[in-house]
Amino acid sequence: MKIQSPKRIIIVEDDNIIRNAFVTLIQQNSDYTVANAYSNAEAAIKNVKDDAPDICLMDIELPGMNGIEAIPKIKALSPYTQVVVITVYENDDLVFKALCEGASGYLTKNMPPQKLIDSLKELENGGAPMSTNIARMVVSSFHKNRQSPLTARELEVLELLSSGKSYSTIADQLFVDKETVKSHIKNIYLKLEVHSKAEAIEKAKKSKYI
Amino acid sequence: MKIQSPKRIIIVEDDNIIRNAFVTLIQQNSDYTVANAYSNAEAAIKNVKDDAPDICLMDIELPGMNGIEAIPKIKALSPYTQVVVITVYENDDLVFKALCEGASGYLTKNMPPQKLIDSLKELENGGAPMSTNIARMVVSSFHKNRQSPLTARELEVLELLSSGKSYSTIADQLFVDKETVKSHIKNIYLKLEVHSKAEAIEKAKKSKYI
DNA sequence: AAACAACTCACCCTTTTTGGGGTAAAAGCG
DNA sequence: CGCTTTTACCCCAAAAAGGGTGAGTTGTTT
Repeated sequence: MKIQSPKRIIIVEDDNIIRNAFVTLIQQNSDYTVANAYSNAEAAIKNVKDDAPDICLMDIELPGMNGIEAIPKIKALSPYTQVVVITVYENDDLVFKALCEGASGYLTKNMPPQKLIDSLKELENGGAPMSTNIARMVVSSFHKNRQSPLTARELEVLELLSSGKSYSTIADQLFVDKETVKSHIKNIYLKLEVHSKAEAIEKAKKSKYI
Repeated sequence: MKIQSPKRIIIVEDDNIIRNAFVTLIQQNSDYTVANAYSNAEAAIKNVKDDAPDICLMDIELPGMNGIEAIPKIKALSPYTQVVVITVYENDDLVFKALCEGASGYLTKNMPPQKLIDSLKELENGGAPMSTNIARMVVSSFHKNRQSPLTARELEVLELLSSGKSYSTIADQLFVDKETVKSHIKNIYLKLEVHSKAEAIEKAKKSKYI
């Protein structure tokens, strides 16, 4: 029994062939309807209130405003719209930027057509469709580097330091003397070859020690 | 053409019925072989070097050591082993802890059997198998809260402050005077109703402003 | 035009924090 | 038994943090 009206989708993609292929593919499925399709982000943003899309398929490389910048603008005008990035890029930076800006999924264009339909279904079910490599990149971003030169205690101190806490606050939290924290931090600086809090945090984050 | 030997899998799951079901399911597929199956983490860790598993399916709730703690121990002894958590819990905290400890995937036990096999295949292809809701939780963790009371500039300052930088460093980076940075920070403290760097960072992170 | 928010800078003040130097006693572990 | 780790203390000077007050400059909105 189907009582819901089809989900409204907009497509932002500058390549005519690909855009039309997406439209055709989606229109074949009665659960979805293409509310509109655009070749640039500006036009999509201008009409997003009228289009009232449930889902927005967004390319990144576009003439004018790029797809990443477009995401927050779309979401500001239509908060319930779920934006899924569809691109050829599997670049770390772009992926994390897109997600930070509010993307609900990230697909690469080399996927089989059925994967797109599956992804729409996944969105509906509260999921976050991602291509294989993207999922791994996202999960890997949580992983810590376990070959750190720092001891467990030093990592603990550095973690607290990186959250903006002062030596005394850290000392209280670890139930040790402030001077002990100082000692740990001196050793951390020695091992990381840095001379300040900011440098230590930067290096530790870059190396994924914390 | 199949020239590779089957991938070796170990299972850590205290429920006999579920464990045996997993074993049976996996053994039906010639691409995979169950190297061993354990009802607790300690036994799995003791044998992991001999088992030399490509993949470890890990439950969380176990007698003795829990599955989360077991992940880094498994990975320390057998770094190339990919650990996938399989549990009934869809709790934020557990998911992120598991990923931070080195899990390559996170599945829930209510998945259809075929999904497990698909997930093994996904691992092989460099993916990170996740259940629908887990994927969404992971992606959502990147999203920023766009209803922040802070201005764009204030967010910029707070971001740099949270990376451990001093007022003067922030000033240099933003090409403004140190006094300007101080002003921004004063306003940030006012708006967030805090009185220190640590409090501001904590509150901003909790509310996902940064 | 007036009001407002945002960004900018300045100068005052005090207290806290930081980083660097050295030293060394316990505790834990192979 | 040595080794690392964790703990703690001393001194010192520079830097940073925070709080107060005021004020000029943009924009935008009313």
